[in-house]
Amino acid sequence: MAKRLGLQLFVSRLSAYTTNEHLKKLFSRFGEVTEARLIMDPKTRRPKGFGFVTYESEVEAQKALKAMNGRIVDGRLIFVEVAQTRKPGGDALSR
DNA sequence: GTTGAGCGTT
Repeated sequence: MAKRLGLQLFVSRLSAYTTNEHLKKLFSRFGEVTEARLIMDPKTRRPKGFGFVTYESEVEAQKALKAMNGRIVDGRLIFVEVAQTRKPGGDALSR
């Protein structure tokens, strides 16, 4: 019954030089990151400054959330929350 | 080389 839910994390206020693999590295230390996605704007050639991290375990995801939320990454303070749109995943904590 | 609020492209 131990099904991997795969909770998605919403990371924002990232520095302009933080990459997807850097983000995955940072969050990989708290748990297994299935997917690390940084949103970029193809029009301005500039990252939107936020991204999403998918964990195999929702428990590790929440640990990483509290561990990385309000933390300094790449010299910038970032915010971490549970993802809301695109795909369901925050229901484990909501319900 | 920027920043700020913010929930994304197959």
